[in-house]
Amino acid sequence: MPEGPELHLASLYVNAMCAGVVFTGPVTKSEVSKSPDVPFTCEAYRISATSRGKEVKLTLTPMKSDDSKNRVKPGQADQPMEIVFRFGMSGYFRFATEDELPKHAHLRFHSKEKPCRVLSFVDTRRFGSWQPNGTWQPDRGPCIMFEYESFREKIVSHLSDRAFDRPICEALLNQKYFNGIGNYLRAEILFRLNIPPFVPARTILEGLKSEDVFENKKAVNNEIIDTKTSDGSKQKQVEGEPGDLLRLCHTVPLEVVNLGGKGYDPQKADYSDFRAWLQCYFVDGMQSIRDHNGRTMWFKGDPGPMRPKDSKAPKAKKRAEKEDDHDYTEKKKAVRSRSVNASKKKNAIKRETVTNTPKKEKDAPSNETVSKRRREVNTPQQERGETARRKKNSSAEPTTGPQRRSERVTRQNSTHK
DNA sequence: CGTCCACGTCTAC
DNA sequence: TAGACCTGGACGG
Repeated sequence: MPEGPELHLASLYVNAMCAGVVFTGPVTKSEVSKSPDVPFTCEAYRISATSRGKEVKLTLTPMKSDDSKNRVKPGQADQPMEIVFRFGMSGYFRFATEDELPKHAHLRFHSKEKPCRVLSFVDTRRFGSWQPNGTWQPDRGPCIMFEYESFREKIVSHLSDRAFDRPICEALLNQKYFNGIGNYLRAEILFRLNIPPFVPARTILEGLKSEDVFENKKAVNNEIIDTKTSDGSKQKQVEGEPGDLLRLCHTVPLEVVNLGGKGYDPQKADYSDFRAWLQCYFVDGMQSIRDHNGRTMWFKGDPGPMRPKDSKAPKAKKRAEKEDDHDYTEKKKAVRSRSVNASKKKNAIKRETVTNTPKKEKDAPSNETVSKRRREVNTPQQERGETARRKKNSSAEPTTGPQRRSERVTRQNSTHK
């Protein structure tokens, strides 16, 4: 669940599920967790949450007992405690009955209800963490979604920072400035503006102002960033929402939040809306290469001048559902068929269909944008795919040629459970 | 069965 | 700038 929108949706989930719920006793931790114990015990307390960028803070608030004046029993909390969570790659909150406690529920808050329900922090890979009596991590910048003005201001006033010497796609993952942006968001944001991912960040950012000129403006003319794509193709991002890069770092994540619980609620087990929302990340036909930190950058068109030498496209076979699918009730999942193996029928292309958006007259994205664009995959062949893949250890590794992977969905609907 | 990949930090050479 | 830290799903053999 891990980018800004998911963290925020997690906080909304906690507030919605725990409204009016009374929790009691100690906060318990799984045996395997290496995160700190949470020294909080209380006869009756409530839980609320807030988010900031890629962190969520839970507040445990003791309730005053009627027989107030009665001293709080020793060892019982009488003051609120705040716990700050980071989700790593797989964290999320879940509120369920005791007997449905999810696997990998590492921190648990027990309700006082008869059939006890438990709010738990679930984290399969355990890259997430929490800090009792914690505060927002000091080195993280303002939230891209809810501290927009200060987020802009901080970047505009620190453009000389060497962090901006990096390619824009890598700078976007720097949480000191872009608290909340993650791997899928950077791809979606740069794609909307047609900004080559490996262009120096400062080049893209210099000239931007602290105030958002686009605020309140409907479709300001583009003259936005002169996204001159080196390949000559102009394409000024028609259709796109107006705004500069910093504004999209704010609006694009909010779109995900507005998709509703789908982006998060593990119970939904239905990420089809989210998948349909993606225009670039993991989308068939887009290119992808590893950045200097080994993270997969999805994009279309020109990679830009700072593209890692020798970096190759990562593997990736076919993928289907994006994330977990916690079952629960029947849940029929919507079948969002995306391009079914179109390639298959096309002769040619065998092994890895090369889908590197070759010139192939980039059809004007013009209308038809979103919805439609996702299925059209005209097997651009050309450049046979070389199977060369390297492991992470980069190192020399020729095989240049754009190669790509294709991927098409396989499973879906799938019934059962 | 084994390899590769995943929404992210951390810290050690 | 590499690993380290983890589990598990999708694929390939």
